[in-house]
Amino acid sequence: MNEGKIGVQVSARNNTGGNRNKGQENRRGEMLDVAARIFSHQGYAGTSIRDIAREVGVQPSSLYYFFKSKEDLFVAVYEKGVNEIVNAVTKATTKAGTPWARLERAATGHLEALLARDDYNTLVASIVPRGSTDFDRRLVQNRDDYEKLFVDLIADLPLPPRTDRRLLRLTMLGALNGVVNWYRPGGASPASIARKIVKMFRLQLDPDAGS
Amino acid sequence: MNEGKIGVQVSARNNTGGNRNKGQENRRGEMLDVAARIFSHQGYAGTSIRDIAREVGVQPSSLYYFFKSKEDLFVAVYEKGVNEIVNAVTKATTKAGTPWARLERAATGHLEALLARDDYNTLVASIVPRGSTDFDRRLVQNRDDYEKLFVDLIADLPLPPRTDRRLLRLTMLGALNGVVNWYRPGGASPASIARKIVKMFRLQLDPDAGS
Amino acid sequence: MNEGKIGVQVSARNNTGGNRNKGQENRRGEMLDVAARIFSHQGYAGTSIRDIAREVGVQPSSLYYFFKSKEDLFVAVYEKGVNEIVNAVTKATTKAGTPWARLERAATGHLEALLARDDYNTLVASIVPRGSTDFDRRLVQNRDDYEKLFVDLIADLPLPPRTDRRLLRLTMLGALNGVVNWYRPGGASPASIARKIVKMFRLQLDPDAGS
Amino acid sequence: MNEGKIGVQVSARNNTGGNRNKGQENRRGEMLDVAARIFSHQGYAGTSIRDIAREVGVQPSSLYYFFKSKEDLFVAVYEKGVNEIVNAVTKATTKAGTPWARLERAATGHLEALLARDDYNTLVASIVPRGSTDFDRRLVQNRDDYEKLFVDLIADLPLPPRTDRRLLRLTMLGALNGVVNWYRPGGASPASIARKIVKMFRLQLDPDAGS
DNA sequence: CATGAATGAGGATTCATTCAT
DNA sequence: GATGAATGAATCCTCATTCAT
Repeated sequence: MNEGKIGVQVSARNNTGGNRNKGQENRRGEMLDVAARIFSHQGYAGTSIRDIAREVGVQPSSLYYFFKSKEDLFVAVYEKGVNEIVNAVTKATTKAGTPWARLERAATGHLEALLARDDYNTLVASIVPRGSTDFDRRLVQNRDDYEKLFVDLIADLPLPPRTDRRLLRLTMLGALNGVVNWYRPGGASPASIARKIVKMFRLQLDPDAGS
Repeated sequence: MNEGKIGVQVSARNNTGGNRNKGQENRRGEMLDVAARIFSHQGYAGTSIRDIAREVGVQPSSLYYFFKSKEDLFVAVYEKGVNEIVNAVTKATTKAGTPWARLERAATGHLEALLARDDYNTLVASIVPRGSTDFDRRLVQNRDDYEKLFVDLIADLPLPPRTDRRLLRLTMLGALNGVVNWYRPGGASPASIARKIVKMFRLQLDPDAGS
Repeated sequence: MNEGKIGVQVSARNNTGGNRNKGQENRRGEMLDVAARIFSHQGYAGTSIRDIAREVGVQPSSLYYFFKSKEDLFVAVYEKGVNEIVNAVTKATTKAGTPWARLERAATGHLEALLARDDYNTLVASIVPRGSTDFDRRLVQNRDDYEKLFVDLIADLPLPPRTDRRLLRLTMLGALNGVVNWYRPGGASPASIARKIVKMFRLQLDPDAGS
Repeated sequence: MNEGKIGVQVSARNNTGGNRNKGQENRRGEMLDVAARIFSHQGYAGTSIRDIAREVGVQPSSLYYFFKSKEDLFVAVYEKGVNEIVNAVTKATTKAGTPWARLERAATGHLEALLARDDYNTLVASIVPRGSTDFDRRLVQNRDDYEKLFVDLIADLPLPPRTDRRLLRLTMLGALNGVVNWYRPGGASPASIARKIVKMFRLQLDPDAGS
């Protein structure tokens, strides 16, 4: 895309020590918000720096004060999106309960985040990096970190021996992620959909469930 | 700059119904093939007409002899991709067998098509139109026609009363479609994955399963 | 515009001796008609060979059988348009009558031709070549031939000595040509407008008029 | 490829009202000037953005910083041209004098503006929008505003009852505008031509004329 | 912090034209 | 006579980016 200048712009938000002037923080946050919205609707290539600048109410050149490039801006948005889902799921998970209950809460958190009409989540849900460019690798890294959460949750599940836990995880996440393709507000709530989906996978593997 | 001129001259236009444009049978087919490959890798906005023309070995303007616009070209590729999957699933489905067996074969056909490393299928798998533009509507139409196949298959299933068949269909298709995000050749075959996934749902829902 | 290949394609209509096959003549005539219409509406540069071909119902390449280039096609249309007006004015003029009556009839013929909603005339009326390219010179030649008709008509007019007959001619033609810019069907007829305009120039130069 | 960069920096945007962009006062003005010249010679469709950019000494893309589109650029030039003529005529008109004298001065102003070899005026003189596109409507609006000036001037004229003042106006403006088609520098001055033309109408219509 | 002005490459598309069939 | 297929240049315009201010 350009000649490989990635990784310099250390996330400005980590500058917690120094110059935290509100105006600056707000502008950057605003830019991220707008970028999340537009990227999630139009995709990366379909979104122009001008689109974003126009919506923020600033000149395109101004974006370059905060982000070294369009790619960097996108990665920042993606990171934030992944973080939000991680937080939602982590929070839902830490509380006590049976492994199945915790998984159900995690699934609920995951789906609620995905469907929250929050642009960050929508972005993460709709853009699945599969390419082999440097760009894609940056995104995959983020996403992989997240999906590990479910590895642990499913590891705790009481399942018949020789159950393919990996396939269970991937299938369930696939089903959950797929919901964004058909979900329409007004019908069943995200939480109820998530619970039903988990239940589809539950009974057969755990003969004691429902008794 | 281009080697030779015109070789074959079978009216390319009469080919829109079928799905066999292997290689150099004609220019239009070649263009579709190349477009499928590049679109599926780089997405719609990320692919330029120049990219495609370069790979076909013609001038960008030549593409416009066969396709009115980039959008039309994309839709043609998408349609062909959907048709291929429809064929695969229909074929797997028409044969006799119990409803669950037929669904299993359909799922296998679906997943095999998706993972065939056939660019048309990859394209359909990776691009889920969700927008509200005319463009998206053209694609959704195609896809919807396809998903109806599964409505029928699932309608035939012997299920406990009050089972949410719609949610079952959506969840299962979500899980199947999600496989493209993690499938790596060399592990379990698409057919075995599909069968395992269907079995997860079956054991859970079908009182006779496992007997 | 291109590297000076003008003058080869001798007007096919002058081929009155040889191959007058109707189909050919009709196609050529049809092409001229359509070209006249479109050129007169959209101008030379604003009209494409494809526009014309589409309307004729033939492929762009077919036009090149009859006309060596777009420029040649345009010149052919322009020539025909000038000829039509020449004919109209000549016919109106040859009949007997006083010089003023003949001028009035000529003006009427001129204006009627201009407003006839005949595309050839409209073209001539709306495109006034003023440039210095070879192209423009070809057109000017045609037009000049025509305007000479009025030189003679005005030479015959009984006018006070030292009247600037050239200015009279140019002013009157300017006024007549200007009518196309404001004429709307349904109001005064072209003939009545032409008569009124001539009358505006008549009385003052010829003190005996109206008496 | 371009000599130097930016020289002056007077906000070009605030200049839309006035009409004095002589040469290099600012880039926007320069662009208008060049566009006026080329548009007036080659017409709208016959002029490319590249033509203009090349002459200004900038990249085509730079034009888009100042003008949203080719059409907008053209309209801006056209507006400026109309404004210049309006100013010329208004100035010639406001001074006292008999109605005929004022009309004569207005005609002189009009013709002088038209023939000033000023590209803006030439453009207005040579391009008469007659179509029904939005584009044409934008231009007609401008031009109509101008021609209303003459409605008032002619309304003040002492004329025989039942004189068709509208036809008089249209005929006179047609004659004046037609002058650009035959005027050649070196002969009679624009002012003298204008006076003679008005006199033609006056002697004919004004009982007191010549006295 | 932010911008005004610019760039050069590249975007999709249309152009007039050619030529073998 | 007519066309299907192609071309290469040109069309308008948008792109991400830069940089002095």
